[in-house]
This record gives sequence, structure tokens and C-alpha cells, in this order.
Amino acid sequence: MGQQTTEPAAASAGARDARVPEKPTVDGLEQRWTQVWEEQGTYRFDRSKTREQVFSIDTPPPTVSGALHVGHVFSYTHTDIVARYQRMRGREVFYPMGWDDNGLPTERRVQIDFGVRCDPSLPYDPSFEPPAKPDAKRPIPISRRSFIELCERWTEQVEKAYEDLWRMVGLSVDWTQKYTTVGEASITASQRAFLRNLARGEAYQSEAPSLWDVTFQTAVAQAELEARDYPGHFHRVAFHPSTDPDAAVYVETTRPELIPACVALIAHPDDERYQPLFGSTVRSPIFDVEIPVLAHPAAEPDKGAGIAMCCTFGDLTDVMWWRELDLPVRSVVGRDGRLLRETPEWLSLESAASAYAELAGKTTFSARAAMVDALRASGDLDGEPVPTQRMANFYENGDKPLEIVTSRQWYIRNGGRDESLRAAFIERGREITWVPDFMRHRYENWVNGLQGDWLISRQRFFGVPFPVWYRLDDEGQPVYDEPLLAAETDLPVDPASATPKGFTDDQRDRPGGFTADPDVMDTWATSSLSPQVATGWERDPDLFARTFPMDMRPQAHEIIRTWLFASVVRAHYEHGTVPWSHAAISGFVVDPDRKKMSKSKGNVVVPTEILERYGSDAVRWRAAGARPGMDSPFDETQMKIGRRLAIKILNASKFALSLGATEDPASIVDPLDQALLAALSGVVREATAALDAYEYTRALEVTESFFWTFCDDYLELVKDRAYGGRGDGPAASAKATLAAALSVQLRLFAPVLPFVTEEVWSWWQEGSVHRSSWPVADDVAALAKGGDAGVLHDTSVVLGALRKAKSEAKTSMRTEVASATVSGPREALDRVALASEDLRATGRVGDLEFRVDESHSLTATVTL
RNA sequence: GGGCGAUUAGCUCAGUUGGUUAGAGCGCACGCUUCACACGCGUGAGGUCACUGGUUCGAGUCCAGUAUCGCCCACCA
Repeated sequence: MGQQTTEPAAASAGARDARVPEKPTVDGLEQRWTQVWEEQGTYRFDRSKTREQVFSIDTPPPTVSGALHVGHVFSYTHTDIVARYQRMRGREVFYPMGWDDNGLPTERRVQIDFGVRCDPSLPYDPSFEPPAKPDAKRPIPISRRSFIELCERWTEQVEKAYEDLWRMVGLSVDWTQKYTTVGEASITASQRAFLRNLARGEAYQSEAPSLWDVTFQTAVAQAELEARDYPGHFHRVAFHPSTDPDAAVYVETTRPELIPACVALIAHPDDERYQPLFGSTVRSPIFDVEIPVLAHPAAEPDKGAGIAMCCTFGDLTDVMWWRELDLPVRSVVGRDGRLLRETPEWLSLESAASAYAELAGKTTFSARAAMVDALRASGDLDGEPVPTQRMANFYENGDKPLEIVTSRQWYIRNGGRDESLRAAFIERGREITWVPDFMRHRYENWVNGLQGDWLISRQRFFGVPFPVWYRLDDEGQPVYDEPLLAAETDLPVDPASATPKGFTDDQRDRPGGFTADPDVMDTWATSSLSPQVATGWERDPDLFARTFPMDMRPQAHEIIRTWLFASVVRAHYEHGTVPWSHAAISGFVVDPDRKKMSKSKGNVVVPTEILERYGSDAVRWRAAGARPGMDSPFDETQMKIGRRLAIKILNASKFALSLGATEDPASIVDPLDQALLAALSGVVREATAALDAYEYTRALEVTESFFWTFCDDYLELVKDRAYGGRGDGPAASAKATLAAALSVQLRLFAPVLPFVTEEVWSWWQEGSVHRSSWPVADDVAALAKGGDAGVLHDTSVVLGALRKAKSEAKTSMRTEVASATVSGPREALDRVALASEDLRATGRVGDLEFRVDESHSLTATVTL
């Protein structure tokens, strides 16, 4: 048997060293072909191509914070399918890979894994080695530089693991095009873009209230907020009209500890309950501070008592009121989340000062309890606190509600304070083709809801520093109004070690000298430049000209507001364009209960196990079944189906080659063969149109459906003829058709199933299938020579009837059929007649008769 | 509360511009050791297309509304 199956294939391939394995297997294909692709540079970007010939992809740099999960594998596969398709279509694909090793997630992992913490005041110790047994509870303080070195060491390990996984998945990334978000290129680009934003007035520094995480002690941006449930209590608290101290105005608050920070009581202008009080003042309980009662339309009559205590600052509404009503600042919460230790000056009465002393230095939580006791004692608490479940803003990585503190920060204008700028960014969004289109709403929703400019500075260590210093006046105070800026030619710059022009290093942090800006950039302030970093902006102008603006930004929908929007902002300012023409938004992989996979839920599926168990092609096949933007449940049984398809491709290909598949267009003369190719031509047309629209799921579907017909019906029908059952001419037609159909189908499958298609391709073709050309529908149609796809279809219907008869008789498919009568419309019978010899051979039919009957569709009466 | 999406067979999903008896795979049932594949092959049974109205000769498909689920955003008085 082995002889029979391998010899014809070898013969058909002529002198070529065709080797069809005896028992083809999908196992081990990943290792073999990733190595070959690497050695041969199959996916290496050819930078002799011009921008029009290039398809460039702004690969999402995965966060280097642990492990990739199966959702990543799915979405990166989606991108790879498009990349492979475009490559076969003749575009030179620029497909880099970045690692997002910037920011807090990395810092946190390093702290835990090495048992250290960063203390910037410590000097650098080059010999420092982390403890062998890290104790995360008692971290060792180390210098900023040592800390950064550990961050780098840690990310290097993880990046290696990530790359290994991506290679196994079969991503056709050009691994010579790598970048990291803390690499030199990223720092340089981030600093350069910032300096230019600053020069053009798009970036600015401001001392203003901003959201503050007391745990991490850093400002955070609106985009990093997460509203979460947070338990609290309503406290009904009495304020007293200045003119009538025995009367009371009741306010309901969840944060009584902010009463010393109260600057106004505010109700809606139409609220008749409070209209008499507008313009008058009340005095706060305990502290006896005079406070105006004001009207503002943002006050909601049905919330609480309908009159709000405006404090500096309890929430973002307070900030708005403070700004719009021109109220004073009376901050009591410090950056550490505790009430200020010194008694604020506006608590002028002695009784107020002593009351405040009970709160000073306490966390907001403890201060609240102390305040409630005080209110209860003074009789200003009406009733007892009522439990409530509220939503509070959290930093997405934090676990305590955010405070609002006033601090000096860097911002980039994003339209949050400028109507026309906002309109410009909406317009940019409309220049982008969104896949799927409805994801545009997420973008516009976000842009239209912006509350303020983009806060880009963070009070952290591991990240891109601002290339800025400040002169220190004679008292050692920084002169913020005249920042000292690094020159673009000096980038990248670490102001903590470099010296500004005109100063010497011994003047650092000395009165009359200078000091470095201590902050680093928000992670999105650097990753928003991924298109620029990847394409070599200002670093490699030749590459940049060939790859920017890019063609495709693949990403998850949850970060449209952050990464996508920020990228649009940066490209708009720097290049006056959108950064890419297409935004392809992938959905999530959800667990069987439709819950998003996340570490905290413990429902994450580790991809390596799945890849090893079913093979990469199988997992990719499943990924391709999730359409752009649609969430997809993880279902392991689906992987088996993909694996089955991959195996089927091996076996069917082996069989087709063993039948003597030979490329020979001229000999394709049999109507059944032409029918197959006519149908295939339609499949190519549909798959091509689908992939042009990034609809890889549809492309796979039509291809797969055709392939099963090819296996189940066509291969069965031509088997006998190809073996020579009806002579050389008919056999040659079958062999030529098998070769053409196999070649086209392998190429149609190649973007989704790169391993198995490459394996089969190597049996009988030169080069990589992934550098072969995508099939052209018209070319396939030309091979069909005007054949009618209906011939195959109608013949299959009759074949099905023959099988059904045998199946119902519970007998083997090899059973002889004494006679069969096919009846139906004349045209259908004519088509079947064109393949009647193949049909008779396959079904083992003795007498095959045709009876015209226009009253019903094609049927067959079978006598065994 | 605002926005977006989904709802078709037990499960995962197709159903193109409205057009005969609504499709596929998995699972299930019953068969078949058929010379590529038992990691296989064949056949079959499964559906008031979430609900209510409307447009139309005709609606899974278009319109209006309702419900349920999911996601994004807002919501600290």
C-alpha cells in the first residue's frame, strides 16, 4: 500500500524531491516550520518596497506583566491572518512586535518577585543583587537605578517567553523589528514628541486639582479610572444659618470628614426648598466656618437632601463647582491620603482648631469615624448613619478610592476643554475605517465625554522621564514658569543624571542651581507613539517614509479610550494625519458563562497547554471563528474540530498527490473537473472579498465548506478515473484538476493554517506557500473553461441518494447497486449525465437510468 | 441614566440587496473495518428564528416598541 500511495506522487512531481510521508501528522509542525521560516527569513520586511506596496501593522505591544492568555492568542492570530493574506496578495508586510514593559505593572511585579522597593534617595550600588528568597512583606530599599535594572532584567525574561509563544502560534512577525516601550527609541520618540507638543502649545504644565491614588502616590488620568462599588454611609448633618444659629439646614454626605474642607452648599436654582437661602451663608458644624449657599444647575434635587456640600475636593463635581463658582481652596487631604497634620488657617476659632486636632494625621477612614463621634456629641448628626452602596472612582490598578489633590502636572490638550479641538478629533475618528464599524461609537462616546485635558505625568520611577529641569531660586524653590528643556539632539535624556545647558552637575538641587523634573510619563503617553516608534520616525526616515501612516491598528475594544484615542491625538499633532487607515477591534475570549477572562476571576486559560494539546493550526482555526469585535466563548471541543481539519488537509492532500496530481491546465476537459474549478473560482472570489474587508471568518467558512465537498464528493467521484479506469485522457483531466484545486485550496487556507499548508506545500512545490501568490478567481475560472458548477452539485445530490439507500439498508458503501433511476428536471439530468461514468464507478451502480420529471427536484430511486 | 452589540437546533455560529420545505459544525442516534484519513466515513433525528405590533402579495431579514444577556461610559450630595 505504501508503494501505491507514494509512487504516483513522486512521479507527478517529476525530478523534484517530493516526499509525502507515509503517515502525515500535525504534531511537530510548529517546531519544524518556525525554524525554517526563521532561517529563510520568510517574513523579513523588504525595505526596498515603496509605501504603496507596503502593508504596515501597528502591533499592540503586549503588557509584560506576567503571562499571555488565550484571548491574546486569538486576537493576535486575527492580525496574523490579515498579515498573511496581504503578504500573499503581494503587499510587503511590515509587521513588527513591541513589548510594553513600561509603568506600574512592571514595577509591581519587580517589587513582589525580587522583594525590593525603590527609594530614589539612595545612591546607586553596582554590586546590588536581589535576595535569593524575596520577602515581599519586608522589601529591601534600593536605588532608583538598581530598581530600573531589575525592571529590565525581569522584562527581558518575560519578553523571551512571549516571543517563544508567538513563534509557536505562528505569527508572521518580522522578529528583527522589535521595540520596547522603555527602549531607547521609545524614550527618544516620547521625549521628542513631548518637546514638540510643548513648543507648539499642545502640552502644558498646570497646578490644579487632579485625581490622586494615595497608595501609589501618583496622579492618574481620566482614562485610567474605574468606577467600582464601594460601601459607605449617608450622614445627615446640620449646618446652621448665620442669621439663625438655632435653625438647621440638613445635608446628606458620605464623607463627613471633609466638613473642614467645605467651601459652599449648593442646590439647584429651581429648588424651592433652598431658594430662600441662596445668597445667604450658613456656618459649618463643629468648625463654625462661614459658608455661602449657592445655586448651580448641576445640583440634583432628588439626590440626598437636594443640597450638596461642596468640598475641595470630594469629587469631580466639586472641582467643577469650585472652578465655575470661583470658590476658595480649602484642602485637608494630603497626598498620603491622610488629613493634613497642621491645622488649616481658616479654622480660626479655638474650638475649631481643637476639633481638627482630633482629625489631623488620620486616614480619611479614621477621620470619618472621629468626625461622626464629634457630630454626634454636638448634636449635629441627625439620626444614625445609613449604610449605602455607592460607586466610587478607583485607579484601575489601585484598591483605595481616589482622592483629589492639587498638584503640579503635565497635560496634553485632547479636546476636553476645547470644543473645536474635540470636533477635530471626532473628525479624525471618522477618517479611520473601523472593523467592525460600530466600534466607532466607543470612540466618539469617549471623546464627547472628556472632562479635561490628558494628564500625562506620573509620580513613578520606571518610565520615560520628562526631558525637563527647573532653575532653583535663591531659596531653593523651583522656577516652574521657565522650564529648562533638553535639546532634541541630546535625546534620550535622563534629567536625573544629565545636566541642563549652562549648569554643572554640582549645582544639582542647590539653591541657585537646578533640579530635575522628578516625574515620568504616563504609559499611554509613550505607547501612543507606537506607530512612530515602530516605523522609525526621526530615527530612520527611509523606513518611516515606507511605512507611515500605517495600514492597520489591531487592538481590544477596552482600550479605545486610551491607546487608540491617544495615538490619534499624537499623530494629529505631529503629522496632521491619522496614524493608520484601519482600526481592527477584536473581541474578548470569554468563559463558557460569558464572563470575561481575567486573572482575578481565575478563569484564565493558559495558551501553551492548549497549543500543545491541539496544535497551533487548530487553535488558530478556532480563533478565526471569532469575528472582529465579537466576544467568543472558550470551548475546548472546538479545538478538536480545528485539529481534525488540519489532519484532513494532510490526508486529502496526500491522497490527491498519490492519485497523480499534476499541473497541466490544457488537459482539464472533463465536465465534472471543470465544475469543481468553476465552484472553486466562486470560492476564491468570495474569500478574497471577505478578507479585503477583514472578514477572515467568512473567508474561512466558504473555503472550508468547499474543501469538505472536495473531499467527500469530488475526490470520491474521480478516484476511479484518476487511477485510469477510463483511460489516459480522462485520467489526465482529473490529475490536472486535483493539482489545481489542491494548490488553490492550500493557498486559501494558508493565512489561517500556516503550518499544515506549508507542510503540504513542501511536498510538491518550491518555496513557501506564505510567499506564494493569493489565488485569483478569474484564473481559476479560466481553468474551468466555462464549466458549470451545477454538474458537481447535482452529481453530489445523486451520490447522496445512493449513500442513503446503502445506509438505510445498513450495508457497506461498497455494496453494488443493481439499478438506479434518477428523475427530475431535464436540465439537472443533463448535468448529472455529464458525470454519469464517475457516478456509476463511485456508487458501484449497474444500470443508471434517467427519467425527466419537471414536477420535483432531483431524486433517485435505488435498487440494491 | 447614556451608548453599542447580541438574542436562529442541546452547544458554537452562518443566513448576503425581504422570495419556495430556515443552513453548517459539534453533540446525539443508527450504521459502515470503503484500497487518504477510525484523530475516519455515511445516513438521520433536532428550530412557534426572544416577544408584541406594523410595512408588504410575501419578514429570520425592513420599521416601531418590549424583554433578557453582555460590553463601554456616567453615577462618591
